[in-house]
Order: sequence, then C-alpha cells, then structure tokens
Amino acid sequence: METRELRYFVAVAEELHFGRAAQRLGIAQPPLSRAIRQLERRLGAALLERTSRTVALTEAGSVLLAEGRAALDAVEAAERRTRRAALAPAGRGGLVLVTKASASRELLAELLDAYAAEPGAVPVDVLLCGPAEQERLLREGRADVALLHRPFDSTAGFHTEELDTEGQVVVLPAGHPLTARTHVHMADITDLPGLPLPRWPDPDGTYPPGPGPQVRDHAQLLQLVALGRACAVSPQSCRAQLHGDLAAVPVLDAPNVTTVIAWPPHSRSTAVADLVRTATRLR
Amino acid sequence: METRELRYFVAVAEELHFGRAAQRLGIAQPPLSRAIRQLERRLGAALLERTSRTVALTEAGSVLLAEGRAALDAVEAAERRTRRAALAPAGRGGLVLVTKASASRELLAELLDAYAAEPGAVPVDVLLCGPAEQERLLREGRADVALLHRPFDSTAGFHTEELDTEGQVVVLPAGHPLTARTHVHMADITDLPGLPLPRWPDPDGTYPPGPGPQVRDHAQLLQLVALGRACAVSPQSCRAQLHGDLAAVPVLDAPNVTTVIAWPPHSRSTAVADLVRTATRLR
DNA sequence: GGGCGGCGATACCTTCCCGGTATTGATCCG
DNA sequence: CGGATCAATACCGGGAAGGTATCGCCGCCC
Repeated sequence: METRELRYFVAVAEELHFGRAAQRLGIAQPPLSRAIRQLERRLGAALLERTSRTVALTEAGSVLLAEGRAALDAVEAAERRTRRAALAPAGRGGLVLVTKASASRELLAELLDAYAAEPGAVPVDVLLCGPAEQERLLREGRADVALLHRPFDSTAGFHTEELDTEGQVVVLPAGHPLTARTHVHMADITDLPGLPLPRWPDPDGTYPPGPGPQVRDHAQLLQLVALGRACAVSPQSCRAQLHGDLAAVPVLDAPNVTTVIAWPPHSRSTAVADLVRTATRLR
Repeated sequence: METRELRYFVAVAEELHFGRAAQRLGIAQPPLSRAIRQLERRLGAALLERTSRTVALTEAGSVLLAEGRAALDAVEAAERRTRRAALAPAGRGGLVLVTKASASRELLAELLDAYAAEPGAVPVDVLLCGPAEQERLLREGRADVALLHRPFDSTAGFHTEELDTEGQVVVLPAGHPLTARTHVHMADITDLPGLPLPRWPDPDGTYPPGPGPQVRDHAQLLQLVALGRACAVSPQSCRAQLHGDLAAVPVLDAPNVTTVIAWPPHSRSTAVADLVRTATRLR
C-alpha cells in the first residue's frame, strides 16, 4: 500500500464525499474514484458503500481509517525526524521538550538545570502548549520529549518513565466557604452552585456536551475560577501558580496525578537518552 | 514520502550495498540508486555516505532507518487489519490472543472462561510463541491482543492494563543444596558453579555474548535446568508447570513481574474492548 | 605499477500509471 | 417529468518508474 493511496482514502473517509475529498487533495474527482477502487481491489475488501447519492464506511473501511491515520502519522514523523537529524547532527541542534503550561515549574526547572550540568548536554527548547497538543507534537516528530500527566494524557505509543506522583487540590475563588476546610472529597465539589467543573476539548478539538465552561488551557481555567464562574481540580503543584484571588483545598479521593517523561520509541538520539536518564535520577 | 521509497531505503540501509538491495527488492540497481538520490533531494538530507567501494549510514540515515521500519510496520499493520476486518466483519471472525508458552495457565484459562461467558463473546484463538515474537505479531496486525510480562517485554506503542503482579522464584534441579532454603537473594544465584543463567535472544534474533546456554523458550530452559546445565529465574506462577525433577525457591530481591494485557491503539474492535474489560474485572 | 574486478552513477529508452477533461448513468428533489 | 448532484466510465497526454548499456572510480592482485 502506498502512502498516496492511504492519504486519498483517509480524505474520502473523512469527507464521505468524493468531490470534496478530491478538492482537498488538489486533484480531480475521477482519478480519486479510480484510486479508491484500485485500493479496494488490491485489498480484496470493500471499504466504502456507495450509492450514486451517498458514501458510507464499511466495517473494514473504518478500520483502515483509524489504522491509516496512525500509519500516515508514522510516515510523517519519520520524515520530519530525519530532516531534523540532518539539520542537527548527533542531536547537537537542541532538543524540543513539550509540556503543558500548567505543569509544575519546579520539576521542569530542576530537570533543565540538572540536564544542563551534564557533560555533553545540548540546548533544550521548551514548548508550552495546551493539553491536547502535546501528544500530537510528539507523535508527529516536532518534539523530542514531553512531560505528560497521567491519567489525563494517553501515553500509548511512547516510552515513559515516571517522575513524580502527587495528589490533587480543588481551586476555588478566595473566600469561598469551602476554603475554610482542611480537605474535601469529590462529592463535596461536583455540584457546587455556580461553580461547575469545566469541559476540556477532546483530541479532535471538539467539546463534549454538558454544563460547565469550555476551556483550552490552565490559564483560562484559573481566570474563570478567579471570576467565580468555575472551580477546578488540579495537581497540588499548581498551588505555586495561584495568586491572591485563588485558594486551594486538597481533595482526598481525587485520583493521583503522575508526571511522566515520554519520548517516541525508536529514538536514536543520545541527547534524549541523557535527558531521560537525568530525569529519572531526580526521582 | 511514499512507502516505496521507504522500502527501498530500508533495504539499502540494511544491506549497505545497492546491488544486493536491488536484488532483494526485485528491481535493477540503477533505478534504486536514482530513487535513493531523489529521496535524499526531497528530504534535503544526505542519508548515505557512498564511496565507489562502500556505503555507510549518515546520522540522518540511521534515524530514517529506525523510523522508517516503524512506519512501514504501521502501514503493513493497517493493511493486514483491514483485510482481517473485511473477512471477519464486526470482529465476528474471532480474536487472536498471543502469549508466551510459559505464561500462567490459570490466569489465561480464567480469562478465556470469563470472556466466553460474556454476552456477545466471539471465539478466541490462542497463539503461543516465544518471548520475542509477541510484540512483532501484535505490531504487524497478526494478533489482536497479547499477554505481556513486564519488565521483560516492551509495552511501548500499545495500550495496556495491568492484570497481575507476582514475585520470582529460582528454578533449580531437585536436590540442589539451595532447595533446602526457604528463600534466596540474587547474589546467591548469579554465580552458581555449573548452573549459569541462560541467555535470551535479542529482538533481532541474535544472542548477546557471554556465558550461559542459549534458550528460545521456557520449555527449553526447564529442560536445561532438569539436566543440571542452568538455573532460571521465573515468575512464581511457573511452579504449576514444574515436575518432580525441578524445585523452586523464592528470590526476595528479584524484580516483580507484572502481567499486562496489551492491544494496539486505534483498535476499533468491540471484541477487543470486551476482552480487555473482562480481564480488568478479573483483577 | 598496470590490468582486472566490483560497485555506484549516468545516459537513454520504454512502458505504464497517474492525472485531467468530457461524458454517462443513477438517484433525489421539486 | 426535468434539473441537479454525484460517482463511474472513456479517453488522452505527460511524467515517473524500471530496464539495458556504459562510464568512472577505487581497491586488489599478480
């Protein structure tokens, strides 16, 4: 199977419309129809149910859509990482580390300092982004290594090492009655009047339905909390980033959050290996 | 980048010889030279250092070799899984579960029984193989789900759920002096006269250098132990498979072994999801 | 040291596949 | 029933992939 065929199929499967898919691909519709038909013949499998008015995925088609996206990602990552390796031989051109803006600054600073002190350390570019983007950046080869937070982030497809585990706190507007408590439980905060828990975007960028404001990053969230429009359950270490308008109370039964350092398998970079080794020694 | 180009490059990078690579690919040498050159131009990166007598990988080339193999695996897996989905719509054609021949039979039997009792269960084919093959089978789309054992198996690239954790025992010929002990430490057994620890094959099928017999599976290993030619450190559950000639003693400081159920990300099969859910409920 | 052999690159040709335009055929809608 | 929409088919042209022949370079060996 050629990547061209995969790209064509993914486009059609996403659009469910040969004309629009062809437009998106920058080709005419007839060659696209032919390519898909040929792909189906070679696979010996019907991928699309077409009437002359509508296109739908078959069971096999939806498998190929999911698997094909992953395969295309892998090819793209191979290409991008090769380009980067050529520009920055032996990892000497700097690592890109991606992490959430809300992540523990101390842990990150500690890691960067310790790594910089290693012999043979290379410059590290830190890229901050929203929760959903890290995975994509790492998967596509735009970043070398990431700090992820389980259970929020999926670590499937990466090598990981655990760095730290911490409990969670609820962040509330200063002066809220609950801030007088030494601790709370999840049940105490799931239905606070006027302070709903926010909604985070799914990996595809859409928001699940339900109440609560839509947020894209942690700064937005804290802003909303300060405005008295939401409350937030966050890792303890976020306390360092709270200012006067905000207060935090430990949530005893919230799941622990584990910070892991993640990197793509097949990484041949000694710089990544050094950074990971430094990170695990910090514990 | 097209998979054809990737296949060509991987062949050359593995052979380090254009002629042999071309032969392996079933094409003539000149088109291969051209294809590689064109790939290098498009990537803007030198992949191979060639003199007229020798071919060597550049830094970027070795990155592309590793990443390209993974990408080709992903494409191949997409193809294979699509074919299987077409033959067996809605996962109705049976799941393939792959595990080591040495794995705990009780856990597996329990899992298969519990899953078979689920509504909507499909037949499960159990595939037993040596330790190194499981990963490949799962990655290539020949199997749907695997039971792996950390820390021996790498789970990178898969979704996993932990099923069980157990200590390890040392397996010795019956009557060996150490069998009188209630427990031992690693230091007690690393240098037993005449009973070396065996060597397992690397993922590429070769054996690391060093003393100790080469083994390919657990049955071979137990055979060697019974013959008094080796000793073995294995998970406790292997005791169920020991016969009269063999004895087991707990090793206090050996790393715990975790049995996990692993499946490829992007799996769209409800049957896999059901099986995993059943497994996690067993604990 | 000169001829030989191995190996990758180049030149040139052929073929086939990809893509474009024009058209047909089917189905939904008014 | 006629128009609109959308996928499939027919047909053609260009470019890319593959093959053969050959060159150029460099170790090797007598």
